[in-house]
Amino acid sequence: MGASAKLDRAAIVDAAFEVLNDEGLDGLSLRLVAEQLGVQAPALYWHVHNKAELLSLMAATFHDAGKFSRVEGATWRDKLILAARARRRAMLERRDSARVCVVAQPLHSAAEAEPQLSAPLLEAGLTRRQALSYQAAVIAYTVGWVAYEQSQAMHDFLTQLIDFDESFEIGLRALVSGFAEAAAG
Amino acid sequence: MGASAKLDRAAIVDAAFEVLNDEGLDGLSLRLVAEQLGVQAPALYWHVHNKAELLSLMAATFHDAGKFSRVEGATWRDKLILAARARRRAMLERRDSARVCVVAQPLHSAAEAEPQLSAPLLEAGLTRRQALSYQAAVIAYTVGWVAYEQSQAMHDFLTQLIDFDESFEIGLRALVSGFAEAAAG
DNA sequence: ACCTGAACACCGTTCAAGT
DNA sequence: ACCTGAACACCGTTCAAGT
Repeated sequence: MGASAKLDRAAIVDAAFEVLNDEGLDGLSLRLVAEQLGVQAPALYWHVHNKAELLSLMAATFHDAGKFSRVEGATWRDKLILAARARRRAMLERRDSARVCVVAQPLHSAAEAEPQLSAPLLEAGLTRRQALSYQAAVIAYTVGWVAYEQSQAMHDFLTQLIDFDESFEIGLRALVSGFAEAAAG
Repeated sequence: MGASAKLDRAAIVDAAFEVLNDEGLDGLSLRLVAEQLGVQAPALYWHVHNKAELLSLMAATFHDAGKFSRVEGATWRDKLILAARARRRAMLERRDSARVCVVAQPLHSAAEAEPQLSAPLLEAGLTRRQALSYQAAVIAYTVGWVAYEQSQAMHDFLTQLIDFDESFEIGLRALVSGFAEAAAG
């Protein structure tokens, strides 16, 4: 079904997101991704190790969206909040993105990604432990929240009782404002 | 492989957790669950609609563990914190529990489960909206956190930099202490 | 009522073989 | 280097048939 442009990792990830939006995570198969690209399933294995790696690449998309934007004069609390909002926004653009994030195993050993991740918080005076803890908490909250937001049954029910945007903000602000300042252990 | 006791939903869920611990979510198949019970796979369909329902039943286990315990004189903040700790503790007892929670679709339309869920918070004077928002935030944080905690690569890396128990507590307390008191909108 | 056996459509993945 | 065709072991699920 694909006007073939060129088969590489980027094209495969794009096609995978297409299938994900159409079929959901349960229906995401390499065969459908291949069909989307006008190619046979085994062809994908030339570019990608296996389905697990494809899922990791997809998850990395949202991870990238949650990177700190370089905002002048922003406190570390501001940075955490902006990054969380960006991550949620990117995730809400695609179906089942939270499921993808939780199911996928991280690409880089996390050891590689970490320096770049925590640098902006260290600049602001936090210890390494604080930076990692706070960041882990914010990411966990965000991904967990979107998981509920994207769960059909949950959504149908909660949508008439709470405002998702507003409630996400309440939790996010509560979380970040509750973190201790640089001095604490 | 099963000394057959009696085949019912409870036995099937137990067997499924056994398989989950041995094989992880990827390896959790109805055929293996059936084998664990000394029975053929189609037999399960008499007791359970399909695999999705089985996953929902498994997720409900953790959901039950996160119910409010009736503690005298506990504030709503105390209640939220105790419930979150209990949920995390129950989840950490089994492999891939966070993945199960996120992949599974809720059993009850959530409309049924809700009254019992928010009652203890309403007693303490919160509005319904507040109760739902705060609870959703705490659950999202907890499930999201455990997801990272159970991710092998994340764990291996983070375990030498932060203390999971301590960091979970930091985020949890920050979150709950940041929620506004009963009056706010 | 409850379970088996056989089958169906569909997976992820491998691998020889083509170009 | 990059893709196809055919195959393997394994799925979830259905359904007639047994007891």
